[in-house]
Amino acid sequence: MALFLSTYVNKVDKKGRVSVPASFRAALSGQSFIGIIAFPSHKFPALEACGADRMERLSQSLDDLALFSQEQADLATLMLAGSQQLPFDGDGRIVLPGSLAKHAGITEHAAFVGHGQMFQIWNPDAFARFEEEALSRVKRAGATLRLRPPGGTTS
Amino acid sequence: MALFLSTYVNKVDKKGRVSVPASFRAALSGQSFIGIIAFPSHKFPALEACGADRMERLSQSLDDLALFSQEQADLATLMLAGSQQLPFDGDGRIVLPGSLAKHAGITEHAAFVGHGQMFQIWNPDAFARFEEEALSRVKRAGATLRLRPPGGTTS
DNA sequence: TCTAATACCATGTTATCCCATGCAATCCCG
DNA sequence: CGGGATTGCATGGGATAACATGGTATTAGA
Repeated sequence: MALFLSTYVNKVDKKGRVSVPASFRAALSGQSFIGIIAFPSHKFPALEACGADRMERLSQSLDDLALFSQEQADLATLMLAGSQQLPFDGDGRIVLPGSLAKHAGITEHAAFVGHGQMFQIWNPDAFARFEEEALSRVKRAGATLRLRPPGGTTS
Repeated sequence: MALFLSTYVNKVDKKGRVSVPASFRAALSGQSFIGIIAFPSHKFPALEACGADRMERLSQSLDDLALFSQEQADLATLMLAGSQQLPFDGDGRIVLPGSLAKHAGITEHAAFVGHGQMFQIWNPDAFARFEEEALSRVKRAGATLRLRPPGGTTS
């Protein structure tokens, strides 16, 4: 089980600490850096986050992206520059830096939103609104997903 | 037998636990994650469920969609963020989280409905009604199914 | 020495594990 | 072919451990 699934809402204490959901920590086990890497999403008022290994792959693919579009390469660069390493404390908590919390509008509670290979951190209310919008968009567009053949390796 | 077939109605105890039908558990044997993954259907008042391997393929398929596209974000949010990993206890039971039970209107009993590669979890009464409607629709339309040639991979 | 960040410890609640029970279908033996 | 024994499966409850969360101590840096 190496996927980030489901959504968890945890409390942010007055020191800025939040527990990372246990199942997310399990998905991150066995990595060199004990913690997560987070950066502001450029599309949503939220944070994108993942483990160190995923971030390494992302930086490696910078060169490939440059071949296709300058825009995407710029975005990827911004991710790396804006990202922060957030180590776990002994109890699996991280401290949300003020700049990141501000970008996501996080104050009392933080919603950890699984996205498979990565996850997001939202203000719970903002995420609830986005979720509703996504649902109505998918219903209206009738979006479907073509399942890739089994056995293939991840991109 | 690697297919989910037939329909089983099991009781939900006051802790929210339900036995997953033995034949469904058999179809899930040999997976890395011992349990099921369930998320709300956006077409029915029911839950969609499958094993971890299927969900991994789903996540990889989402990766194939253009990164940062609206469609990818919406589908990922609904399927991955809305899903929950429900591990089996020693007796092959899962606990239905309140949010999922509410979406499907499940209280006392849960109907496990085989759908081949996946299965659904319904409120038994709601499913009985849906089944009747489906039957009359099929009869009226004279729906037929074209078998795919043997030997191909699963959709 | 003062402030701030980190590590450590304590607590309540929730979920997970483990054992016990009853039913029913199956198998085996007569 | 019939009856009894056995096993598998669904269900219930109580004990245990994990987790989220709050607070205190300790260390580093200014």
